[in-house]
Amino acid sequence: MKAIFLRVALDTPLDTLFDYRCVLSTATDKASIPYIGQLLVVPFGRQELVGVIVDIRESTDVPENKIKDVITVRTELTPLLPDWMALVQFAADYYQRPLGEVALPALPKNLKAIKPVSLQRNLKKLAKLSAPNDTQPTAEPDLNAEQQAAVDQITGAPGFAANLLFGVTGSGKTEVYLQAATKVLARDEQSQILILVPEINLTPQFESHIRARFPGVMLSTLHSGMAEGERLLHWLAAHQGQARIILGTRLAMLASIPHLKLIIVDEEHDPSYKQQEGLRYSARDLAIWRARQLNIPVVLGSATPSLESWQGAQSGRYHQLNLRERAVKNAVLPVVKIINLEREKPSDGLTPRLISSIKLRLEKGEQSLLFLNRRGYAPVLACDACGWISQCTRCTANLVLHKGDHRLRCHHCGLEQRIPRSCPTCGNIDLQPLGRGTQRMEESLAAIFPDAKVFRIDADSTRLKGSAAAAFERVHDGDVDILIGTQMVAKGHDFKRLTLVAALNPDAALFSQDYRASERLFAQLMQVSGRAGRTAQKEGGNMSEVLVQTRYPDHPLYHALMAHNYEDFAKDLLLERQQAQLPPFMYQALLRAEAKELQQALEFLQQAAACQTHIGITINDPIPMTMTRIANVDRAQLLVESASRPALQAFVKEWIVTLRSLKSRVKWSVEIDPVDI
DNA sequence: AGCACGCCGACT
DNA sequence: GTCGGCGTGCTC
Repeated sequence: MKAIFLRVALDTPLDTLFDYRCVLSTATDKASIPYIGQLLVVPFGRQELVGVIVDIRESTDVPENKIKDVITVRTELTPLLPDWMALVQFAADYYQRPLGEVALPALPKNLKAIKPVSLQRNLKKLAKLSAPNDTQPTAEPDLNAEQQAAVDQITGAPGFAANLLFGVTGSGKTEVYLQAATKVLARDEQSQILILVPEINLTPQFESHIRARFPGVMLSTLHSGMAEGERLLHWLAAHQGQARIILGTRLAMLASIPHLKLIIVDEEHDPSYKQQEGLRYSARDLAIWRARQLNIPVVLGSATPSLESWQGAQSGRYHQLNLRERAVKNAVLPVVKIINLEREKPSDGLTPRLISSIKLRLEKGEQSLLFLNRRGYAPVLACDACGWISQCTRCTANLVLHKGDHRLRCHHCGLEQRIPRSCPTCGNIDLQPLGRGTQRMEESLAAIFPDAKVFRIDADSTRLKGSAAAAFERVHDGDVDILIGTQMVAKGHDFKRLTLVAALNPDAALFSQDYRASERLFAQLMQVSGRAGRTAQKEGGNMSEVLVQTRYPDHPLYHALMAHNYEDFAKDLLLERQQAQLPPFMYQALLRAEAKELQQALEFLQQAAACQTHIGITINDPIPMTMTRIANVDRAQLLVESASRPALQAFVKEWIVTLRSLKSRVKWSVEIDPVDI
């Protein structure tokens, strides 16, 4: 009998690994020797947990009386490979979290159940994920010169390369992805490809393209909306190497993909690549790290790259691949026109010019898309007589009027109440909705265009599972004349008869405190504009049109939009960022604190600001968050900056140790590379 | 984070 | 007399 010690990562906030004794029987058969990367069940306090073996040793420093024995080692699952272990270790180090808090949440829940699920049964089901092999793959369209050059660059030179694929909607990025994938899959029979998309549910077309192009190739999809059983199946398909293509949202970045040979990040600028709770990682950044580690190419595709990526390309760290022509023959970019709200007074949020444009499309049987990034009926209910407005009692926010179900609703904490019949403070019966949300626009549009089919798509109208897909289907089928929606409608949908896109009220983002707001607005408007004119213009057909209603017609953002000129816009923004010493020229970390009282949070942050020495680090003043209170919790933050990423990393690492030792009862967390500050 | 222990207030 | 409030202490 010989005992060895397994060093184990567990999903706990304790920043340490735990050693367990594992007794090997004398007649040790190879199959029962534990390996690094295997899962196991161990006793932990009074509970049992599933962990990952990180190291195996002959001895341990942990005192004899504390060491416990392993319960079982999960030998039925192929161990996680060193490449994967290195990925989660990097993420843990970089985002300054315990390894177990990164590694274990990355695994499907069913794999971590104490009573093991039958892997055998799941493995049998795997074959179903393959598309039937009897169909012919759809033909590869001919590439234009730029697309071909992009495919050649991506698949040409072996080894790591970060490629920024820059091309407007309709320039044929997808075709570049697909043909690069074809080459990589053909190169060796094991190779796997990871394709990340912002939101899989909103882009079912992408998945069907892939299936049609690669019949017989197993495709695994991974996203947060999946049932646990399904998720396990797809995860296993990737882990075992059977799935050659893995299509998923940011969480797929942490999947085990042993023969990964190419990573594609579509719409790389999309904010959803940044996880906003728990481990706040950037799937885009991890994609680049993983590609470098594996020495494989990565493709970042966008019409409006993040400034981080654009800067990467400008500085030569990334290869820039341009797609300037629209790949669809004869397709042209829509004409963008600005409507000056100061000069053309809107009624019900619509200027006369916009109304007549919609009318024109109706007469021709074409579709219009109106973009308004504000759901509900009206953002607030107000009393003219005394100035009362509907405010959330638990948050620093207004209650949004939802007319359909007669509710006032807080979009931050979920608080709901009935719409008061009269003003709660003065009794006035005449309460007015202020401002306009998508529900109200839907109502107005129906009144202005009584014969048109008006349809709304937003988080409220698509709450039920699968209803978003059904809604988009309805638009595709042409059963809709006027579509009104939030940013949900901006993503990846081709609407064939759509020739008018209008942004009703995008100005709010222009002067936001958040310096990233204009970058996001531009991307959003470019993306929603891209919904128009995606198919070839018919002979003599009308140009597709994009109308932007604004009070600031001379704002450079709108000028750039009119000129379809991301590059100059990005150049200006980068210059501003450089002058203001902001990312990507500066690295940031954010300490957040929450408490019942704002004062406690601020005091903790004051203390935090004072407790650590620092060279080359700027520690700003603690400030309450813009939305100070959510669900009766006050929040404040402290921004830390450095021009050197390693210096910031080193500082934060020590800082966290010090902060832990403060034993404050204020709840706090540190975020690296925060995006909304 | 869980989870248990532990020591004080208001219920059947 | 017990149920349960959450302070604090521990997890190889």
